[in-house]
Amino acid sequence: MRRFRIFIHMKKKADRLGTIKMIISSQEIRLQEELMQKLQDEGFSVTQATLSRDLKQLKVAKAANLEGNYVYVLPNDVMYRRQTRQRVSDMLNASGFLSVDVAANIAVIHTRPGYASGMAYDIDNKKPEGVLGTIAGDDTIMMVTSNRLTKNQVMEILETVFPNIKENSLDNEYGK
Amino acid sequence: MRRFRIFIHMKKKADRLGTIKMIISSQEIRLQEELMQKLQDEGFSVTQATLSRDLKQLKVAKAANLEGNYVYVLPNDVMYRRQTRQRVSDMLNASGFLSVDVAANIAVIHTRPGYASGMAYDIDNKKPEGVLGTIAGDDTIMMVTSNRLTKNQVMEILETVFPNIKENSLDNEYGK
DNA sequence: AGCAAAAATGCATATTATTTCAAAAATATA
DNA sequence: TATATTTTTGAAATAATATGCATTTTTGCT
Repeated sequence: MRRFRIFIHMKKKADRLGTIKMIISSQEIRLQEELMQKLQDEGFSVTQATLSRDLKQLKVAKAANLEGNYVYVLPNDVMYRRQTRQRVSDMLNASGFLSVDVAANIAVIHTRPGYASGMAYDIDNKKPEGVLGTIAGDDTIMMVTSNRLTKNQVMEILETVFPNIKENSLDNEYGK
Repeated sequence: MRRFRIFIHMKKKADRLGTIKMIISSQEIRLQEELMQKLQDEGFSVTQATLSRDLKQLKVAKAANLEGNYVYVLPNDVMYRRQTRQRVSDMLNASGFLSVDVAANIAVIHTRPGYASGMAYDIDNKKPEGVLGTIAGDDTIMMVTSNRLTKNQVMEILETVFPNIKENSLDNEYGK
């Protein structure tokens, strides 16, 4: 299942999640009840239980601000020490790469569920030549390149980020 | 003359805090009760209430790890990037825009974390001439246009949606 | 559309975290 | 050293967050 979302106007869960992101990135939210109120103002009516689940899904963290109060922060604000400390060889195993497909200057990379954002993060960090940017869902990464590339050229790029990606790949042909 | 003190059972608070740091940076601690156990093993005997205070003093955050479980992380792992407090309605105008790059008929717009979906929503709502659609991740928007455009042309379009985007942009060159 | 399967949600409640309050310990001061 | 002041702490109460379960809503098919 693709988890990307095109933002046409709908008051559904994805909109609520997006609004939550906006709210907690612009305001200091300390309690789920507080967030519930803010969402109410934006037209979303849900209970605290749902927000607990939403925040978990968004992997929102709770961190101390400068005043020492705990507020919710988006996961991009958080770097995981254990992750960065991992050895390269561990990272390779952590690679959830499944396949890649290319159309024009967009590569669609399928990963095991949950791996996409982490891998996209790695790609963005490495900033390989010719990669303009990535968007990650849960199990899919879309990577835009400055030129049209072949699948093999894309694999070359991925290889610079994930050195043994081909070996680790479950499917030798890495694509369909 | 000072009284003798007994160090066998009681270590100082600073030692305990240091030990807490070591523990949570080397292990995935999910509960204060769990931390209490680990500290017990290290010779520190305190209640969970005290740990709540210790963690607050250390500004330890609780963030989701790769498996989606919440664990305690040291504050060094957290970057604070909270901006001035704004209302959500204001945010629509205030831009999290960082940069834009163009390849063929796709513009890749980088935003501050969490801003992408909101901004993409604004773009879709405005429906600027020549914009076929957008897809947003957390900090990146991909915008498909009907024709190949230059970076400046894309900025013109964005300007219609976010009137002061250039002023708000951190980098005058908005791109690489 | 109509049905089956999956996902999302609310309610009630369990679990986890914070705070209050009184006491004990540490520190400062004369 | 004796006393005052501040800090730390545990126990219990309170607050905040997470979860089990039943129900509703959405999704995927035909």
